[in-house]
Amino acid sequence: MNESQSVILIDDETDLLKALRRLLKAEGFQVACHTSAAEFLAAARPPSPGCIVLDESMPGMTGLDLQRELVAEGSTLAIVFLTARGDIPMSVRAMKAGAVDFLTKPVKDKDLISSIRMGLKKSADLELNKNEVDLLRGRFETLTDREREVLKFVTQGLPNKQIAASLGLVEQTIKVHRSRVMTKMRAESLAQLVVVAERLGITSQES
Amino acid sequence: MNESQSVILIDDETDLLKALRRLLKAEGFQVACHTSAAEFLAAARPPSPGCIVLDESMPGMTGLDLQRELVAEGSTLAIVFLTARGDIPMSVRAMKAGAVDFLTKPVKDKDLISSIRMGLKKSADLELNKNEVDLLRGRFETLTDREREVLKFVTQGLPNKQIAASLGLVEQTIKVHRSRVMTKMRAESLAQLVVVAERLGITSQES
DNA sequence: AAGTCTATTATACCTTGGTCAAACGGGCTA
DNA sequence: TAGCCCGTTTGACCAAGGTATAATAGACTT
Repeated sequence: MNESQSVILIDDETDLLKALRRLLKAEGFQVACHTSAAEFLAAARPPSPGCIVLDESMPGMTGLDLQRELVAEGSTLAIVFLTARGDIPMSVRAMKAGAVDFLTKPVKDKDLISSIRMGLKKSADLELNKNEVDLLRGRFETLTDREREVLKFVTQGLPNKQIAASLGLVEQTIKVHRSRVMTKMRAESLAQLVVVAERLGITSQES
Repeated sequence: MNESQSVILIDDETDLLKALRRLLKAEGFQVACHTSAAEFLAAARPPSPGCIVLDESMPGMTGLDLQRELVAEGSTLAIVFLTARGDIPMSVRAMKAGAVDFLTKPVKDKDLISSIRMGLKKSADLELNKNEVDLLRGRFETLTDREREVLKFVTQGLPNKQIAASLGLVEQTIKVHRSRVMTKMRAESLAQLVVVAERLGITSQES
């Protein structure tokens, strides 16, 4: 299970990187190091359940910039900030953007490790959830327009007869669409279909 | 709609309280002032969609203490910290505990007001959600043990026949319970019942 | 002891959901 | 153009859900 113990260190101070790497490896983590945000982005994406330990003040892209970038692309990596020249507004911004923690140098080994474990837990949870949703979305995309329409009505609890009336069709037609929806979404019951629809945020909007 | 614009100022510096009160009243907020956390707790609970502007460093109970207290009792009040002697760990703790913002004195009027508006929005959302869940929980509590059991199975998508078998009963019995559940929970369809069960976190645990 | 609440079962009937088989039409390919 | 796939539609038939009424029985209250 070492795959789920992946830590990415990003800091422009190479001495610190070395020291932290040794510490974290000794703790049993998989460790990757980068000396800038750009270098990290250029590298192949790390195994996704993982935690980034990030310095805020770096030449080029700052830690907050990188965080914004990762959030924007829906990354499931957790971020622990570790910085020397931080201030309150900076930490608040980081936390608002979803950072797991915002630590200041020098940091106690215990604190850093504790935060990293928290981050790994969070990342694993996010990853798990994302995978599930992706799977469901994939199935949803195999539905035809009609089927999506019927899915929407069905998960709102409308009976077939009413759905048919709304769409100007006969009840039997709805039944067939409904059946296909169940098959394609791999739902074994209406109850399951409803929770799936909830997770996909299917309400009424969009085309 | 001024009820939903309620701000509670808690700070031991009375001069600041006065100044902020004037500012916020001019902005159209309902303002209440307290000079300590204890005084606030002793007072009647303010209208619940509201935002607390809280100083961290006060004699007696600190801001973080009060925040912990409010979180523990499930308050829907939002909290904006406003403090002079703050540091990063303090701000991080506050944000982790769900503060809307952590501002430092002196603060720009614009920033404070912006945070307060954010807090009011958040509080209103929490309040709305809490009211809904409370309503549903109230209905759930009118169910008998058997009915809750049946509710659990039904919202998992099991057909009556199987539920009956699981409980060593006849299908008709389940139908009766099921019908009562629908009535008591005021659900008009299985779909609605399922989402209600989701919001109540009904899965399988507890007695 | 009478009354209330809950749980259980039964009968009967109606409504709704689910599956099977099949027809129709548009668009694409050989 | 003929054949084919896909999406859509429909009818016939069977299974499951929902309602109404009623009866029995235990637990608890007054």
